[in-house]
Amino acid sequence: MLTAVQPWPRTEEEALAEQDRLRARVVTEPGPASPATVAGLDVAYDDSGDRLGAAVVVLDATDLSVRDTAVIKGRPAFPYVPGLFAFREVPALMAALEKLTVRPDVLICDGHGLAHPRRFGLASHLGVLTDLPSFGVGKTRLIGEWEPVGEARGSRSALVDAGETIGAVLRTQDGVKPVFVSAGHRIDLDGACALTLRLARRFRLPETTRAADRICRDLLR
DNA sequence: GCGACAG
DNA sequence: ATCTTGTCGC
Repeated sequence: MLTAVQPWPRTEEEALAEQDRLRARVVTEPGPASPATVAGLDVAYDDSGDRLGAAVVVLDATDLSVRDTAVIKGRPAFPYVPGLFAFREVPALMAALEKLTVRPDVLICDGHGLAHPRRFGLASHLGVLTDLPSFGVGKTRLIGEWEPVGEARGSRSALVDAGETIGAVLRTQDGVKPVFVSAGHRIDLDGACALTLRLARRFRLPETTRAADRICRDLLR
């Protein structure tokens, strides 16, 4: 159903070259006006860090009911290196995506997209490999600076690096620590922020992320 | 040389 | 990511 993953980089040098190659395939466009389905993706690790569980959950964008779920167990495909994080989790996430029977209209990833040293974080990577609209919602920053964000839900501040807006620091709940939203592939920042707010009615993180987090965490126990 | 550093 | 309950600060 979705693109397969080829030979995987084994060194940082190879991973950097792969990012350079794939970055050229990122498409900049507004994104789906009103997606019918939204997917959340997440990975959890066991105590040793040798095993992981990946989950993808597809929700109905209107009522948030679960339309499909796919999980897989595996091993990290790369050490954790800031800026090369995608190489660790993408193979497992792609394998889970391939098990889906419902094609999601947009992928919402745990991590960053454009808000990355080379403008190609996990969300961009998964978007390009699947050619689905994708964006990232991170809990902490990787790069970039921003001005203080208003305390009210919906307030946002531009995340800037080297004079370029690479994402948004978005408040999803009054007085609660904001999240970091950035475009991945085939969706723009405004669309990503709007969708994030719609999916985070009650909690800091979008329901997609919360659902995926719960499922892959249970998978390891 | 010293911090910073998605998950 | 994960180890971890109560406790510190406003």
